[in-house]
Amino acid sequence: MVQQTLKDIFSNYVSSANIIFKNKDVLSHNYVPEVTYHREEQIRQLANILAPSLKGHGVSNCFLYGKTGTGKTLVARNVTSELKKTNNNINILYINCKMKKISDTEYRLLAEMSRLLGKEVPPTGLPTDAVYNVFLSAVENLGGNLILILDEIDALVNKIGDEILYNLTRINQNINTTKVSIIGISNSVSFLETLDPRVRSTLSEEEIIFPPYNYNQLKDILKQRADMAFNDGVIQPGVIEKCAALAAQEHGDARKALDLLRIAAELAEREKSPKVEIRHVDMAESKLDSDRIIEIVRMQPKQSLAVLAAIIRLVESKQEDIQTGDVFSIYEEICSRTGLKILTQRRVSDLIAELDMLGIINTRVISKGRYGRTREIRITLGEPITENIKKILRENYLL
DNA sequence: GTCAATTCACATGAAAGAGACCACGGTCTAGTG
DNA sequence: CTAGACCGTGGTCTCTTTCATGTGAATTGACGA
Repeated sequence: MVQQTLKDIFSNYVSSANIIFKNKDVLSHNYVPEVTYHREEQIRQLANILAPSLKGHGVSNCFLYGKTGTGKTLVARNVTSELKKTNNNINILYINCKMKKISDTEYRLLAEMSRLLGKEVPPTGLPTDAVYNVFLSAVENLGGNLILILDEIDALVNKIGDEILYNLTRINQNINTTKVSIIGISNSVSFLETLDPRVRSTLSEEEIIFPPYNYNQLKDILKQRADMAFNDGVIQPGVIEKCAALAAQEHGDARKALDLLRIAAELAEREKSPKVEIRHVDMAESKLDSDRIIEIVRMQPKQSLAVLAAIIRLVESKQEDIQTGDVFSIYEEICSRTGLKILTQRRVSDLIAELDMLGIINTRVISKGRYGRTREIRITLGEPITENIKKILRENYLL
């Protein structure tokens, strides 16, 4: 019986899968298209900066910034891979600093870079300077040029400070066989200002700005990908326009536009609808939001969930302006009921701030004059998402 | 009525501890020839 | 003799606590008009 239903599901999937999608991978974040629309200027600038490496000369460090989904990573990867095709002596090292387990500590970053250069480093146990030496010798053996792309470099600096960048920018002084240059990529324009002046001046010898895409540009990009991704005539008129419009509202994020299109199509496919319609885009939009939040909540450690449960209980009891102190006392209650260890208020305060950062709750630090200074906590998520969060909390016996 | 001082309830920072994980090198032990 | 088990040491990492300092406006109280 079970076997039969499984068979049905799979065979249904196989027979229906091709109605809509021709090549789904095209819509993924990692896909690098041959032609990059509306970034010709940036490509030209970056290519000019990196060109001297083709003749074995050193290259200026360079800093790319612009909001998420404005094509920074795409341009960087595109130009550098083209560079490598032309001259094999150029080595490209791409590191996404946002990825956990890499950017958490200096050690891990160095270990990851060494690993990419072919030197395995144990995940822990070695002194950091030992790993640094491993990395240095790996770079030294490389020869030629090494272009280090540090994507989401602001995440790195937030976590472990800018000392590592200082060391990296000075690497050329310790090594003469290999010429190292760095391409830093950041979402935040103000990031440079937070850096140590010495690092700032070396890192941003050249700067390239990526403005947000506007509606028409997003439409072009989506059209290009949609042609490759979908079978002919599957996309109803207006769908691409809607995706582009929604993403344009949100600081012209091409990544979001692609996500919307992909999820809308997946929803249509699941419904066995032969076409992707505008209502699928609407569904995709709310799904995108809700999935992100739910996924984040699911990944939270038990203590954070307990704090969240306390907040939700206060919201349910219709209490106005919830404060850190209120949350803490409910939290204590929840902990003693479930046998969870009670953390200090200091720590709980940090957990609340983290939940805020993740976008699960909204907080604002306000001063109530004589009555102290505290965080005002609110939940702005919609009813359906909150219900899902409550389900997760109940699974953990916290509600 | 005006204005500086006070006060509250935390926020925020810094430092340090606990306990987990891991690598490495030395020592012990059991199995093999 | 040797491979593998075991142990101690020294390192990192994450979460947490402890201690210290900062914050901003309502309230208070002294002062002068």
